[in-house]
Amino acid sequence: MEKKNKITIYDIAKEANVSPSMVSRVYNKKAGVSRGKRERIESLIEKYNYVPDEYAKSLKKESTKCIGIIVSDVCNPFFARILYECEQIAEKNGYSVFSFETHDSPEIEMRFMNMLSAQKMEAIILLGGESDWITIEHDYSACVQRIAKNTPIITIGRMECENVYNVITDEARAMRTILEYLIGLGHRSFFFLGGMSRTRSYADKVDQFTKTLCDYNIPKEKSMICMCGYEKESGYREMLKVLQQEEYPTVVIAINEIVAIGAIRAIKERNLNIPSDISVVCFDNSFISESMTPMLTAVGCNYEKFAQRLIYTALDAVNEAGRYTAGKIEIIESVFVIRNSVKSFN
Amino acid sequence: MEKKNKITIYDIAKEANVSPSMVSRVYNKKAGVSRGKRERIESLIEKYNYVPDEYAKSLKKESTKCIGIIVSDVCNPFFARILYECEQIAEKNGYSVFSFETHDSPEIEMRFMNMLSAQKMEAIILLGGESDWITIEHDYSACVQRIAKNTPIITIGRMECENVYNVITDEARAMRTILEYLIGLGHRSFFFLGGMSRTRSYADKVDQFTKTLCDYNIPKEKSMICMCGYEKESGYREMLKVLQQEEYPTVVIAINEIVAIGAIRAIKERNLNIPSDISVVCFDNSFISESMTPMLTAVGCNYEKFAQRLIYTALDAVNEAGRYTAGKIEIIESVFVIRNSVKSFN
DNA sequence: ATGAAAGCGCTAACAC
DNA sequence: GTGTTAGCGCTTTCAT
Repeated sequence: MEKKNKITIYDIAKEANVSPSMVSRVYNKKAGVSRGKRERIESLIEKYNYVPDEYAKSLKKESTKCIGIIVSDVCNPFFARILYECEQIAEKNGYSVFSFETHDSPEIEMRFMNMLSAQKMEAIILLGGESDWITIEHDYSACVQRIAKNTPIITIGRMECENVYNVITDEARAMRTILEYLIGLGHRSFFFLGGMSRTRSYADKVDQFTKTLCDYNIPKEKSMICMCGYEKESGYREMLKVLQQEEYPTVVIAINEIVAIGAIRAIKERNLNIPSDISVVCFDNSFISESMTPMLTAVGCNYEKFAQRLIYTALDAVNEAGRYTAGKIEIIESVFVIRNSVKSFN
Repeated sequence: MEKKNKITIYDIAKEANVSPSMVSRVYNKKAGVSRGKRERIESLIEKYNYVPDEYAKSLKKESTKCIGIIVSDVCNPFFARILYECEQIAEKNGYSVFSFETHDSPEIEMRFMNMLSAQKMEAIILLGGESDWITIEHDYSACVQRIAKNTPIITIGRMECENVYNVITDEARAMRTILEYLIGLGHRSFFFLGGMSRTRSYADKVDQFTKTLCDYNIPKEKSMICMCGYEKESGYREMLKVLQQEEYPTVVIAINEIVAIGAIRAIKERNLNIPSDISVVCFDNSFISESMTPMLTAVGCNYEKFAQRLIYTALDAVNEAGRYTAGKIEIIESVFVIRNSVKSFN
């Protein structure tokens, strides 16, 4: 490929012996061009593969019909699935989705936010990342605030800020649902595995974990919490440790499917059976939960609905024409799917 | 949010009583601005959240340092992982990755390709989609050809075209490796499950499947091929059908992990044991393979290496300065991981 | 039917 | 130090 000498509208015009506006008219299929010239210009466009520069065009245009989604990790089925659904819905509404991955780096996240704003994305959706932290650093919060002045931001965390919308899952409710189910089956000791103290989604779960135990008068001493992140390696390691103890909880509640995978591996390695020896439940409920042996009882969000709220909130923020309704903070209820990984003591 | 009246460099200049170039200098931290004005302008920039329009900027700039990746489905761990690795490597080389999902629609794929080209992406990487088909439709091929005139395209399929580079996995070799391993363990009947006849990756596998059987003088009659796509539902359904027969192969070779999940479900539902009753191996080898029970013996690509070749090929095509070496077609060898899902008859 | 010209927002070369 | 100007590629009046 030789030097980048992209063909412009002028090149075409010159060779066709017409003015640039003629070429523009032909390219954009506008009326009012004589047959002869139209054909001449068309063949030149063909010949040189002329494609108008989007940047030059956008300098004039107001709306880009594009939404940017910044996601921390696409390898996590939870995020992959949400992204997938968002794209479907955006597509249906005539919008294109640009997506970007940050690998959990707030710096990269901020860089992308700036870039997307400057690229005139009509809205930015933040999936994971620092916006879901409990205490958000000043730099980050300032960045969001600044960008939100021009571009609405939708997060699945909880940030209070002008033009920032929160669409969140009800983690507390989900945790309570799980626990009440387990308690109903006779469980009295629980192992909550995984998570990171800095995230909102973890904090909500832990709070509800202790609260529910308290509400049901279940002694806390027999239960355990191990905040070990979201990786299968740490899930495996920590589960192994617990299983080495003389006595351990009757059920492990994994913060996501990845951690559950690690825990299950540890359990099987110790030749323990699920659920007869120990039960397993987890959050997120993507295709992973029903692929494991045994299939995992899990709570997860309704992905279609979640994505729908995300996109509609974005579109609503863009054209406040009101075709969609959006509140500043919206809570999506979760779904609870009972499968075969929990033992009943009744 | 009121009407979009994005702040421009002129607005700032006017209010600060200076010329636009002054504002530009301040924003871009260039030297040669008096202390007083610099501060005045800075505070105005702050006040109005002025961010220069990327489009206007790019009208001048030559290189965007951006690569576009078009992927058919991020929910497939295979693609998710490649995307993930590509982003890491691009990042390290100072490039940003824009990614787009097509949900297997060639139309959307073409639309994105056009868009990315007009957006001055320096290269476009095609992950899955029509570029991996055996017979490519005219429209699509014309589109690729046209765009490749301006922007190098890297695909994981096989397309012969000026400025289109192929980085592919050696499916035939992978299939042969699997079969030779199985044959060595005494297997003589095989069930190749999943795939789509239109894709190159499927055709290569099937060809080698029959060829290897032939080379080892294994009667074809006892083996089976079922081309049922890439979904777990179809894997489940077809596996179930086969298990209802009086006699069936001793091992199933699933085209990917998703199909394997379906097949395994069917096997377990029939109360058959893996690997004592029937063995399972699969292609792709992401975290799924080692999460199943038993852990799956699998062939897959070396993701890091694959992504690296993809990105380096792209960068090489961009700046033929030669920092990276790229051939027109590059084959990445696969890795074979033996786990616990295959029975030995020896 | 066609062309000239202005302007989108920004940067950089050039004057002062 | 600071302002003026031209130009990036395109579209869109507005004349002709």
